[in-house]
Amino acid sequence: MPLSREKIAATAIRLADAHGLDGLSLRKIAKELGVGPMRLYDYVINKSELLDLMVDVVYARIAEVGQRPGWRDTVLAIAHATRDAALDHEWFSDVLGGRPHLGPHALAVGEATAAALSAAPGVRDIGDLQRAVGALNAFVIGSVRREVTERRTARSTGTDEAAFQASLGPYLTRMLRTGRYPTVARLVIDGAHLNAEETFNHNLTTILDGITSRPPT
Amino acid sequence: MPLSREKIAATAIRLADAHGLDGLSLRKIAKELGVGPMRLYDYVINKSELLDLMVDVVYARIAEVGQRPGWRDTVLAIAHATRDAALDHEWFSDVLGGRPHLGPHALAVGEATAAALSAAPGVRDIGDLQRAVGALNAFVIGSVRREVTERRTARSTGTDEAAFQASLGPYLTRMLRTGRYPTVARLVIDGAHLNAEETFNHNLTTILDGITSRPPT
DNA sequence: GCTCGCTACCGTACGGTGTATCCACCAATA
DNA sequence: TATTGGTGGATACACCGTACGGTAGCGAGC
Repeated sequence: MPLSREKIAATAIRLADAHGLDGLSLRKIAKELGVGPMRLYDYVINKSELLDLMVDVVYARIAEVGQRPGWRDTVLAIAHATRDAALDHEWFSDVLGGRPHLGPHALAVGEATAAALSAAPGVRDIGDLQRAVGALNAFVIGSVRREVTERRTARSTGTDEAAFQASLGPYLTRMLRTGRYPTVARLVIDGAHLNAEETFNHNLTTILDGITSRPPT
Repeated sequence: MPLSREKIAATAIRLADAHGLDGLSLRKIAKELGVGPMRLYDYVINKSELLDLMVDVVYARIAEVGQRPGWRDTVLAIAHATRDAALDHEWFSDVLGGRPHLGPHALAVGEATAAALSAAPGVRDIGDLQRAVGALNAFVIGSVRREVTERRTARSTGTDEAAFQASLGPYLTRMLRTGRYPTVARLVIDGAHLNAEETFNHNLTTILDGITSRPPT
């Protein structure tokens, strides 16, 4: 079974899922494939291109959600698929928005969202569309990044109260007890029991409403 | 003049501004300071902590905008200050949302935005506040990241049409000419002459409107 | 049938990274 | 003066991405 770009990308994704993007190296990928490190360069220009490959594989999964009847359902489906993909492949959130996504499947996803948004009320010309796409993408990128980061710190510190107090506690509780950050303290103490997906969906709805309900200029 | 955390962070920021986060290494920082690499470890636990230090220095600048009369002006000022900071220190956008920002100045910025938003109409309980902060931060993070990325690719390919066609052109124009991405093609060809700050401000307004105009549940 | 060139593969090597460890010096104290 | 403690530096290790040179197999031309 010969090597191929697809095979390399697949095992790279597996390794990145397991050990993060920092723990990913061409040498480990090659070893996993039972091959010398330099062998990979016959299929890939450099590590950056390999990353682009991995990213586009994930976009392929996102693109699978396809078209829905209404523009709003389409946008919601794509946004949720992006979130799901990032939760499955946390490294994906590390590169979200950090490099141009120009792979064929990434373009397909972009096309689907742009086409859907162009059918939304309140989007009248290209300028409107450009802004709407920008706002939506920005929100999705930021949300997903934030959620993945929270999940990582929760995992590294331990979810339960005790471990949290033990690791971040000494510093954070001391900080919050200074009284200089009362609102943040309230958020940290009283909050945190919100369902992440619901929050995502709620804010997504808010933004879509904001886009569609803009008054005619 | 002895070494100090502040001094180290300052030259690290200078180097990162000039050569990006990838081009930043402890050895280069040390050399810039006329010191052996290991000296830095007397002031900093590891590179990660140094990064946190750098990030909080930037947050200090953002926090300087301080309080404004109205909640909306405050939020707008902080968002724009964040954007300005990220445009001055592009590496800042690379870590935005990618790690918990717990430095004192970062907490101050978080406190200021949360306090402002808690005074916004439509924000009634902690859940509302949590969602509002999340939506706003997500948008700012995503927007800034996107803008910095665009600026980088524009710089690396060259802004003018010719250089663009020469570098990304061969691939991208071929892709767009397949006809599979008509909406994206329209965006790429007809768009792109929007003012970035105006777009940021416009979308920011849209989101704040969306937050404040939510119907009572 | 023999040789030649080409391709697919591989190992080694270089310059760089973050960081642990040990070592030399030098100032202050007993 | 002898000792000690701390400060700054050099060296070393494991790992990284990747440039380069070499080798084995194989099909094509004489």
